[in-house]
Amino acid sequence: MDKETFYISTPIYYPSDKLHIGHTFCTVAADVVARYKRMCGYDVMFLTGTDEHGMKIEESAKAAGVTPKEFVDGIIAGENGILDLWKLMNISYDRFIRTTDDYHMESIQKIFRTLYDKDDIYKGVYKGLYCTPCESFWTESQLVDGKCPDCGRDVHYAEEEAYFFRQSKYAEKIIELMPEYLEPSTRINEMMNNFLLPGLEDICVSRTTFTWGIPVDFDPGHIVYVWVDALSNYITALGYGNDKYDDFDKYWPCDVHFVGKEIVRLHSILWIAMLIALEIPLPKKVFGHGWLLLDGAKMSKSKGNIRDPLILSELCGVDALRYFLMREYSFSSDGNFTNEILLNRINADLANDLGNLVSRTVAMVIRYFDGQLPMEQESDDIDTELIDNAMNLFAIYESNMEKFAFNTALAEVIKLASRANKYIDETAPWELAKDEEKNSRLAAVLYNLLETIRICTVMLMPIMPESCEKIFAQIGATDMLRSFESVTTFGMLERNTKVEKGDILFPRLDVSKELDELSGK
RNA sequence: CGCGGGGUGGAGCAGUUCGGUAGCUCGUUGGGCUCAUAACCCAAAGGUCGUAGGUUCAAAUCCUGCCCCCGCAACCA
Repeated sequence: MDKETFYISTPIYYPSDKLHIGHTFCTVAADVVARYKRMCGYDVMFLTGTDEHGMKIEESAKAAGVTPKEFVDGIIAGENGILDLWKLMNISYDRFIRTTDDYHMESIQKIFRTLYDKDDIYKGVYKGLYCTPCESFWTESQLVDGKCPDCGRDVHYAEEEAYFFRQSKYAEKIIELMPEYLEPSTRINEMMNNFLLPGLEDICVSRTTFTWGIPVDFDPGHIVYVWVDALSNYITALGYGNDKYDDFDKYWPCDVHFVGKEIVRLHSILWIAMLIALEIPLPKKVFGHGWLLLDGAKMSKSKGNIRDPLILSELCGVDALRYFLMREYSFSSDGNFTNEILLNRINADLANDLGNLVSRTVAMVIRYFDGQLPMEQESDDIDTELIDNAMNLFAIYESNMEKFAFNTALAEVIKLASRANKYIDETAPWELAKDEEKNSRLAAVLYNLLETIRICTVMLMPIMPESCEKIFAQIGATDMLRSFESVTTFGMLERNTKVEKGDILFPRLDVSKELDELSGK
């Protein structure tokens, strides 16, 4: 029998510049879910990619003196580009789509034509305030002192022929269905009150002021609106409307689209309306996550207040950075990013709690038993609480992971590591070691610690794949003992397991020193 | 009166649905231990829960007014 499928997507990112820690946040979260679901036994499709068309790219390319395609190629496949970044961050995507890929462009033209043939797209007139030098339409609220926000010159009323998508036709259906697919619920209120309930308007889905995009094949000069182009990636990447892939039936409908809160509107209204019009089932979930804020403000390239994941990973390591992003922030709401919070979190959870626990436990097994525990082990009532906590952890972890409450799931895992540290004080192995007759008791204590470490580590695998391998190697856990099935029973690790001393997993970071060094970057 | 979110010890948050002695993590201070990455364990200090009223035996929690912060209506995760 075929495995159940799970399809997850990130937004496709706009390659006008290098990506920052905010993009990394969303992509790592999707990767964590993908890895988690694979461990749960699902056949996972994890899609990410890039949204490469539009005026901004065209302008950036011009400024750089290259063609738009050359420009995006550099940002995506060039050195330290997007592909390199995801490789560095250990992103296990199954497919990477670029909206400049031939098969995607072919599909978009078909989709556009299908909607036109069904009269869901119609030709109309776009009216607005136009800035001639900038070739841009602006709304009244966008103007700065009544002038073009880009160049500061006068704007004038203008109209031009354009295609519109009959979004309004599907408003009722969307109002009815939105509570089923949109999370978190606060976003539903926002969408309802701002767009749906006041009356959804049709949306202009073609442009004529630039050429870097997908042409409307039956009307030269018109370019498909980038969001129609971009949103469709979620189905074209599975082969909808093209022959490049053929697993649309297998993976669609999507289990969850992870999107930033600023593009919830496009995903929860326009995209849904498009799918209804195309008679395609809707995604099961659209999850609008929060932002990483810098000094309380949104990171943006123009403000220059971005953080480079490359520099941060050099500082603390990729796994620690992944852990930090998932542990520190509630996925659904905004969170403040500072270097200090990063360093303190890694020190507290990974160096002091988890890393040190592994280090001291392995050291004791080596010191007291030459690295291999004896079979004779004597349990004690005092072990019960630790063992119960360890066996109950997975249920708590699982329920939080299913809700994308990564921070809570991880807090619980570290809590168990912390409980294990306390257990060491309660049992005082160094005292037991002084008395030969207490050897079997000592062995049981150390075994309980190793087994607790193993259980924690299995649950950390989606978040820190490489570090977890190192921990397994140190405590002598075989592949069989790295599954979720193996963590609900205590005592799976071989009683006479052999440990191996390893390098320090998460070196403690000197906060003030690192802050000084980072301040220059 | 555009819409949404938020204002809780030094920092970051939970608690507000269905009122009942204010909780967690980090930081700080004191103590303990020595297996360990100056780590670990224990304890303490520190908050009139934005503000002004109201309801109630009782309000962070319910009601009303006000103040402040952030975001959204643009191709920014």
